[in-house]
Amino acid sequence: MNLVGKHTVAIVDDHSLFASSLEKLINSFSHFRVLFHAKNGKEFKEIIEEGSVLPDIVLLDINMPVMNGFETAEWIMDNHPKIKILALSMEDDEQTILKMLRKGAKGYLLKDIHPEILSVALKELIEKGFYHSEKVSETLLHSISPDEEGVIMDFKENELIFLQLTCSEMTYKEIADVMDLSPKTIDGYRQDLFKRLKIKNRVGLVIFALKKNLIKI
Amino acid sequence: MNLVGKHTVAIVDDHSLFASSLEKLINSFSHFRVLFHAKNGKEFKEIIEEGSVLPDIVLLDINMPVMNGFETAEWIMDNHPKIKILALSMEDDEQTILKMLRKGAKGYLLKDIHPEILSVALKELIEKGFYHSEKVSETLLHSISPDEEGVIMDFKENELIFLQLTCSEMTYKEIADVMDLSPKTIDGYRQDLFKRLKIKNRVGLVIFALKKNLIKI
DNA sequence: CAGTAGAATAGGGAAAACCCTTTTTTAATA
DNA sequence: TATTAAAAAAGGGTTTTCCCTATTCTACTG
Repeated sequence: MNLVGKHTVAIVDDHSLFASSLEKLINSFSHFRVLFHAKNGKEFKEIIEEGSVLPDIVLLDINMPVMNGFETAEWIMDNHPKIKILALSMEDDEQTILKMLRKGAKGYLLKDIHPEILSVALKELIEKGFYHSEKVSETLLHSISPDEEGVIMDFKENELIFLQLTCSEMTYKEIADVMDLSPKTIDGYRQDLFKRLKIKNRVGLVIFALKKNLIKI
Repeated sequence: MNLVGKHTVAIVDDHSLFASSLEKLINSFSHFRVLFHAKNGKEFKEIIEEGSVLPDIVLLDINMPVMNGFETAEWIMDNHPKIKILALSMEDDEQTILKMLRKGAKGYLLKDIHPEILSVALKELIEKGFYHSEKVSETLLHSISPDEEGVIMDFKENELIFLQLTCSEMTYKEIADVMDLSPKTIDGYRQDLFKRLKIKNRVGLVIFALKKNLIKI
């Protein structure tokens, strides 16, 4: 809450056109005012550390270069837990939403929502301390089942290298060569990943790696 | 140019938060005013056909449901060629940019640009009739070399379906089943694409399809 | 109606991917 | 040093992918 009796918001998003536009929109809401925006987590951190005022709310994009939404959320929770994080992203997959909520986000909005929703979300964030859209609530329900993400998402170094190389036109034999391992070992990695990720073939691996942003094309 | 002496802009983008925000931003520019926005090409078309005034400029997103940026640009050029199209997209791959320019776009902006650039682009669009950023100019240069995109990028309906299905965990036999074709025909598609795209295996197809945005994951 | 081009299909074989199971190696530690 | 768990490697068989070539099928055209 700043001098003029408005709640303050910081925007962290590398799409500066979007960020600037969003700023205008938020400033048009009667009870909110944008303090500043940053292109990524690192820049945000630096601004905060310069000692200026803290925002009440941070609108946090997830996909950013340098320091992404997850890392940023973590830093915020560790250093300024009073700040309320509202994750803002294009991704609507459950893993991403859950991960963000686990990192401490108090709400999760898709970028294609109606502006009115944003207004509601900001208000609720201040009043109730959180905002959960239908999609998020639904995701939370799903997530009650003891899931295996933790297990799944935790890859060993070699597995990550293998995954990346798998997303190329190399044969497994060639991959074994560059990784300096026996083809049979590679076959073992392959088999193990297939089981853990419940997939059927190499294309499944490629799709998985892309979805989880383990590789970029 | 409307009554107040401002150039009019329409926004066509399915991300309504972005669109609304952008509207605020543009309205804050002294010489421009947003007339309306539409969630996709179809909605835009309908609004125009209702007979209201035409915008001077259309900010056109590319990835939209229902009627995408390419189709919309085509319709605009066919029906209201005076409208200046400024393509606005996340994608910065050459194929997409070129395709959009071929469809008649007078400029191409990435969504992560600085707001000031948008202002410049809008002005130039009015004054010079076009706006070409460095990236676009560069792309145009590249495109001068008599390359094979035309040949390559022009897929038959069945090939596109095949490509999409190839990016799944289905076997070719299963693909043949759902496409109601002989496995040998599918094998023919495969072989032909491998040759034309100079790739070695199925992963190559997947990567290609993703790069060219033929599928979304 | 014969000719022709393109799409669909087929034969058949080699290479790669896939799968289940077992053994060896390695490295940490009780 | 014996124990143990994880990583690496192997054996061996099935399925799918990959590749080259040749034959129908289909629809259009001279």
